[in-house]
Amino acid sequence: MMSRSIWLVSGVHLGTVKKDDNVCFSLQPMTRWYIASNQTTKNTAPAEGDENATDRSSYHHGDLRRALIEAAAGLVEESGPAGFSLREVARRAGVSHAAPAHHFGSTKGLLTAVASEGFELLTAAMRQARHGVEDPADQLRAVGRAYVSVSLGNAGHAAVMFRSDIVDHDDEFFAACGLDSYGQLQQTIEAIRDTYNPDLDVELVCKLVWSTAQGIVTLHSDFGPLDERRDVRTLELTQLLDGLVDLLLDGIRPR
Amino acid sequence: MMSRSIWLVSGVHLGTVKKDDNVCFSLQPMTRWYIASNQTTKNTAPAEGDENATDRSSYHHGDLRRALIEAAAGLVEESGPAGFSLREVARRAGVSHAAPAHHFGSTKGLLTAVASEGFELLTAAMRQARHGVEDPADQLRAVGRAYVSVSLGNAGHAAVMFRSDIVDHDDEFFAACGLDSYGQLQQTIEAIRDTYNPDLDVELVCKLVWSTAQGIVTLHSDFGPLDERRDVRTLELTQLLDGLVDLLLDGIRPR
DNA sequence: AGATGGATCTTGACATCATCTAGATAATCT
DNA sequence: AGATTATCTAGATGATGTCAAGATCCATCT
Repeated sequence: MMSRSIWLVSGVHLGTVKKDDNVCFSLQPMTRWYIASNQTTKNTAPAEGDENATDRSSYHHGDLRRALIEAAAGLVEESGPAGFSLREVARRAGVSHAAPAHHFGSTKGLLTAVASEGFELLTAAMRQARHGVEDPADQLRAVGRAYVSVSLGNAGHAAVMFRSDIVDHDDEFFAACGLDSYGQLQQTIEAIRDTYNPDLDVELVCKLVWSTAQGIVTLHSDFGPLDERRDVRTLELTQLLDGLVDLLLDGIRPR
Repeated sequence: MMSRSIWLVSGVHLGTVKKDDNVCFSLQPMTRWYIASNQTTKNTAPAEGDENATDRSSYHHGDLRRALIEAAAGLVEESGPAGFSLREVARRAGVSHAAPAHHFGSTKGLLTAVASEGFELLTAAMRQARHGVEDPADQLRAVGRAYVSVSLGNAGHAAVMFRSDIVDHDDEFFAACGLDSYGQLQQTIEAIRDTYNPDLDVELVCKLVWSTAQGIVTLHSDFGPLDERRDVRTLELTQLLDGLVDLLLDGIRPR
């Protein structure tokens, strides 16, 4: 039996598995090599005719894992992580109430898969945003916008990605996806260091920017009502991001 | 029947209520005026003898609301918001399974009370931290440390304060507490503006700092394992905070 | 082609949970 | 003292996560 090389969207090689390998990241076969794979067979959905067929007539769904992740993300987007339920996900996918648990083990397993996919989307968007931009400052701006764009465009994923009580942090695939995203930011900050300030503490800035971005996205929905109460203009997310970059580069004190 | 003046810990006057007034913030009588109240009776716990007596023998608990909030905060601290359950809170307080719902209406109600108390603690800590510090930059540093200190010392509260799906954002008391905390930060940033840069966009900086602080605290537990994986030194929270202040003041580009 | 093993999904059951209603008990007001 | 209100309990209901056992389909081997 041939072995398969496992790659993340971002190009990181996770390892190889042979048949009957019981590796830790065997939980997400669908999403893992769906972009970068120089090997063997891809994991394609078999049925092409019945596309959006949740009303499948066959016993087997075809790509239930994918459908469950999408249903889960949609449900979280609508009802928040608190309103999430495995049974509702199953209902939306048109399968029995225990089907999700078979694929993901538990609630945590499914949400971990959603979160992992969120990081994959984020990594891809960040890479694409950086591509072809020379000025590191502009790169950072672009990365920030990509971050916001992914978070707003995939609210279900975003709502889950940083909730350590809901997600399994020991999951290898999840951790790899997270590190991948972090790497994109890190490369950007390193470019800034090389261009602007060789003494820059990359690690520190990375964590600050990451925290801020996460905070901005998380709190954005809270700021709205808050601003209304105070009768204050509401800042757009992009304004916040650009403001952050400007402040980080030049500081509060005028030159 | 006399009327009562309602004050927040922070000194903000919320309004007055008469008997039988069905005001929106009638849900949290215990916490509301427990510091600043220039009127009438305070809401004191009647029983002094049986202090930590969850094994009360009397039918009435005495200060069940308080006990429930504490039990809830403790439970969240142990199991995270996902592991929270009204019945477990009731169990810890030694009362029947439906008692919490009577006081707080629902899960959301109890968690909203916890979150509100978290903001009260935060406001008090921030105010105390600012007190007597002249240099606005030092003030900001002090406020940041207070923020971190409160978040780490009250992990249960902190884990709930920004989760908009778990907490009732329309609750007037909660909103007032949040605005109060925000006000403390705002005053600090205004001082920085007055001292360092009259053109500073206070609103922007406030939101950025708030987001960053929240992000730092939220992600702190995630950064640890992440750093281990990358074999990188772990930054202390205070280092992050101080680094943030320095960067905000002077920026990345050297002068 | 036919059998076999494994993966996929269903069914049923169980304990737990939030919430609702009705009732019991204590405190307060008049 | 009597009535009213606030506090808490008890029971019931529907929904949920998880487990175990079974049904169905698919891939592989002979």
